[in-house]
Amino acid sequence: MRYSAKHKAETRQKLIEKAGALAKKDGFATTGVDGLMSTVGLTGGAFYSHFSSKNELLLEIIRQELKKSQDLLETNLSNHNIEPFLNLYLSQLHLNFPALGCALPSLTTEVGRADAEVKQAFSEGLARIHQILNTQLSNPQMAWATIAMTVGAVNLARALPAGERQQALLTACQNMILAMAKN
Amino acid sequence: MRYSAKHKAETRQKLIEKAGALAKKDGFATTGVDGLMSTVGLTGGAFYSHFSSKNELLLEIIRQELKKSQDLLETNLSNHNIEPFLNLYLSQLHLNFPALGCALPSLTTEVGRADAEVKQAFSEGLARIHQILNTQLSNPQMAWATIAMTVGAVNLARALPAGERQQALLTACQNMILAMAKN
DNA sequence: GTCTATACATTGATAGAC
DNA sequence: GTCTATCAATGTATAGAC
Repeated sequence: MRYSAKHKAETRQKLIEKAGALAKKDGFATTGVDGLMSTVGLTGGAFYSHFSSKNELLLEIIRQELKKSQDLLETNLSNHNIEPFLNLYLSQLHLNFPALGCALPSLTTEVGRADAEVKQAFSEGLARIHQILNTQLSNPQMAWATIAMTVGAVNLARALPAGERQQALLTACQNMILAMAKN
Repeated sequence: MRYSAKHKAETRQKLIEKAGALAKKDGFATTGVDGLMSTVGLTGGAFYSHFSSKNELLLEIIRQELKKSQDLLETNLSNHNIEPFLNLYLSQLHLNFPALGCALPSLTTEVGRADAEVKQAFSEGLARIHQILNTQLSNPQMAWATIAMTVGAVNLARALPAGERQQALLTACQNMILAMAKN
């Protein structure tokens, strides 16, 4: 072969990362194959030597993005104190740069419309996130509630114009999670 | 004119409702003009005698869908008891029929990518929902937290395969909201 | 492995007949 | 107000040259 297996693996990896960022920013459905390939300096046809279909790409995006979320969660979570994590997750920075942020607020809705294989990968990634959070909180139900509230809050806040209402929503969710954690 | 103003208004209304249902089910971006028009027995070109663009349609969908959510919320909420509402909102029925359900889990992510006008309409609709919930709960922060958690829970649950994990998430959110409401 | 070329469907939107 | 026809652009995917 004219290109090494290593080169192929690197290209594939680069594609998954670029596609993940584009999908988190603009949505997976509206991220076109040609546009994606051109961001790594390749042409559209080459896509299919790395993935059998767009759906396989989505599967890999979900796997790797949720892995990244797990790592970030572990990094910012310690000593049964979730406040540092909340400050980051519910920040303006996270709202304003979805391409760099957690996949859950950006891609969950589209996963809900995807096939069973994608949902299964999503389920496994989410389970691990729940597991990590659970080690730091009082009980499993608290962990699920925290995930749902933070993901919902970021999603809703992004759909609001920057301003008082947006901030009130974020602050309220932060306060209520911290209040829950104290019981 | 060959068609009455009443006829035109009815057609427009029918389009907004159909498009809302399709967008909640499949996403707004992937809902095509031709496909939409054919569901009401018209052809694609006629769309633009009712809306100046797809964006104007999205604006109307958000306005009317959030109004519907407000009405449903008022109907199922009474006497400072949110349990009946939670039973409905976090039900398998709501998960499985997004076209008939609340617009928030389905359309919020896309509103986050829409223009300022759409976000403004979303903000006003969400404010009213918060207001309604706030009259039945102990404080405004509780109302925001409840909205974020329920919307997040439905969104996440739809992205999971039906099963234990999905049910654990729903049950946990329901329990935690009820526990919050008691304080 | 990546290229170009292509097939074919579908997108949002416009023009002009009726 | 709705039709048909059409536009340019873009969508996913495949075939064959290099």
